Parts: sequence; structure tokens; C-alpha cells
Amino acid sequence: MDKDKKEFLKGTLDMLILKIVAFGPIHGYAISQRMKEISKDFFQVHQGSLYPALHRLEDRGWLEPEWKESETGREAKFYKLTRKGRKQLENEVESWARMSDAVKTILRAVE
Amino acid sequence: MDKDKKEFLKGTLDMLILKIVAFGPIHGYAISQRMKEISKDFFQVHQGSLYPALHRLEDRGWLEPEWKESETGREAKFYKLTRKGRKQLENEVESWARMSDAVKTILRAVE
DNA sequence: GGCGTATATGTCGGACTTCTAGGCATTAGA
DNA sequence: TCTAATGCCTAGAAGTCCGACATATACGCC
Repeated sequence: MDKDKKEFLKGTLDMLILKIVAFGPIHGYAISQRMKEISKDFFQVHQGSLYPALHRLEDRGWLEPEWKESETGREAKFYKLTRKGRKQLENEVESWARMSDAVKTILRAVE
Repeated sequence: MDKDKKEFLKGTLDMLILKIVAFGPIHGYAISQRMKEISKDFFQVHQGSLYPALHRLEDRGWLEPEWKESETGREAKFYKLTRKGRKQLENEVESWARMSDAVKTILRAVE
């Protein structure tokens, strides 16, 4: 992943994970694929980022894990959004909107 | 600054600084005011973030400092964009556009 | 049966960024 | 004279993300 993408992922990863989990219970490995797929290869979350992030979100009470059998017949940890997580997602989406507006304003500013 | 804003500033600070300096030579203190002003109080860069960032950008050859007298009659370090810096800014703006599109796509995605 | 690939979870160390909290000095104004 | 605003800076802590590594199962192929 090139340097810019790396930088820009910071601070948005949690929101993107929450959003993907919001569609319904899903396990970690599938999240990384889904993220890559929806973003048309832009966001590639590495395992060293993903799993710590999932644990972080779980610790904060935004995600709830459950071991279940995956589509391929293997045991996998499916995460689902908690009520708190849904609220958090709403807040982050709103913050994101205001923040990207602010950036747009600065980038468009003419002396 | 609340937590979300803090998170979202990550990875965009350098670009915003470069953009503001692109308007013409400006010193650090004025950059923080300008950023706050243009973004309508959204981005408040703390000095502990700003000055290390300026040194970082200088080290990378994107900014060039010059001591001059400020509007208030005091000595201040005015930064101006180098040719490399202008190129870097273009790249970052382009990356930002693609990245925010990718985020938008994910946020808008419906199962 | 043996092998490689995709699936699946996880840890560890390091690089980097930002914040908090300070320090220092000058100038203008009450 | 003392206070606020201007202007520069650093040190330490906290947090995020990545690259590399470790482990294990399922499946297809030979």
C-alpha cells in the first residue's frame, strides 16, 4: 500500500469496520475482503491492523463476537454490531461528513 | 477537540498545511489561525502538532523557511512551498479525492 | 497419502503521528 | 507593572497501523 493511502486510513478504519459489520454478522477475514471489494481495491486492511482493531471495538462494547461455522465449514468468529456500536457508527459518520466538508473547504479556498 | 475530530485529523494535517502555505509565505502561528478560520473552527491544530509537522515537511524538502519580520514587527519564520512541495500537495489532494470517494462508497453501500 | 493454496485467527516490534504540558522570549495595552 | 497575545520550540505519553511471523483447518489435485 502506498504511503498516502496508509496515512489516510488512519482514523477511518474503525468507522469502516463498523459500517461493514452493520450489514449483518461477519467474520474478520470476510471483513477485509468486503472492504477491499466495496472500495474497489482502495482499502486493503492488513491482518496486523484488522484483528487488533476488532479486539479494540469489542473492548469498547461496539462489537459482539460469536463463534460459528463459516460458509466454508470452518469455525470463525462472527461479529455483530451492538446497540452502542450502532450509535457510535452514526456519530462517526456524522463527524466524517463534517470533517470532509472542512477539508473540502480548505482545499477549495482561494486566497 | 473531541475525540472524533482528533482521529480524523490524522493523515490530513500535512496536506492542509501544504495547501495553506501554497497561498504564499506564512509563519507557523499564522498557519494555525488560518486553518481554524477557513475550516470554521473545525480544525484546531495544536502547537505541539504544528511545529513538529513543519519541521517534518521541511526535512522532506517540501517547505523552505526564511526568517523575516512579521506583520507585528517581530521576527518570525516564514515558510514557502518548494517545487517538490507543490508536487507533493498535488499528489496528496488527488489521493484525498480518491480516498474520500472510497469512504463515501462504503458508507453508501447497501447490502 | 502428500502437497499447495485459500481460509481464518492471532501476536509482536517498530515507525510514525498527534496531544498534553510545559518552557522561553517579545510586544502591546491596561 | 503585569497580563494577554504573539511567536518559537521540545519531551513524554498514548495510540494507530504495518510488516513479519506463527498456527491451524478445508479442499482440490496428483
